[in-house]
Amino acid sequence: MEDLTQWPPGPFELSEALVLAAQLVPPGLAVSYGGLAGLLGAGGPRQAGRAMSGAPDGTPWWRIVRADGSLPPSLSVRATPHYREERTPLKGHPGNPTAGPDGGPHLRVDLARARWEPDEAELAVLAALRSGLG
DNA sequence: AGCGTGACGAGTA
DNA sequence: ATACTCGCCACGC
Repeated sequence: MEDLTQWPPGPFELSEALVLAAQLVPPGLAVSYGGLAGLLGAGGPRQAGRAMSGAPDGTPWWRIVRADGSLPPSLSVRATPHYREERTPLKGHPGNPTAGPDGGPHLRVDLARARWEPDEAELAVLAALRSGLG
């Protein structure tokens, strides 16, 4: 990580802050839509979802998932290769290895193991984003 | 102003 | 596990 303590912030739109927060999530980890908003102390899950839908290329949208670790079917399929590459802990029924064709539309991230817990530096950035809102 | 829609979440059956 | 409800809230019509 680089200079996380001082991002140039001007006032942020909430949607923009949510995208920046999403970009803090490290590979292999994930956080729920509601969790992301919670870390910013603003907005809610629906706003986080809306922000991800319009997020610029390069944003790791697959690291932001539903509270149960899933994503909408279409997105889940596109997310699968990323999870494989990042070794993201997935939840699978012991008997049913994976789920479906290419990893499956209904696979889920195992948030119990993969949940992102911001470290000190990351928390500082989140605080900066929070204070730079509006 | 209304009203439908959505990359949500929790609860209930 | 599926299929509903509600509550939520920003957007666009």
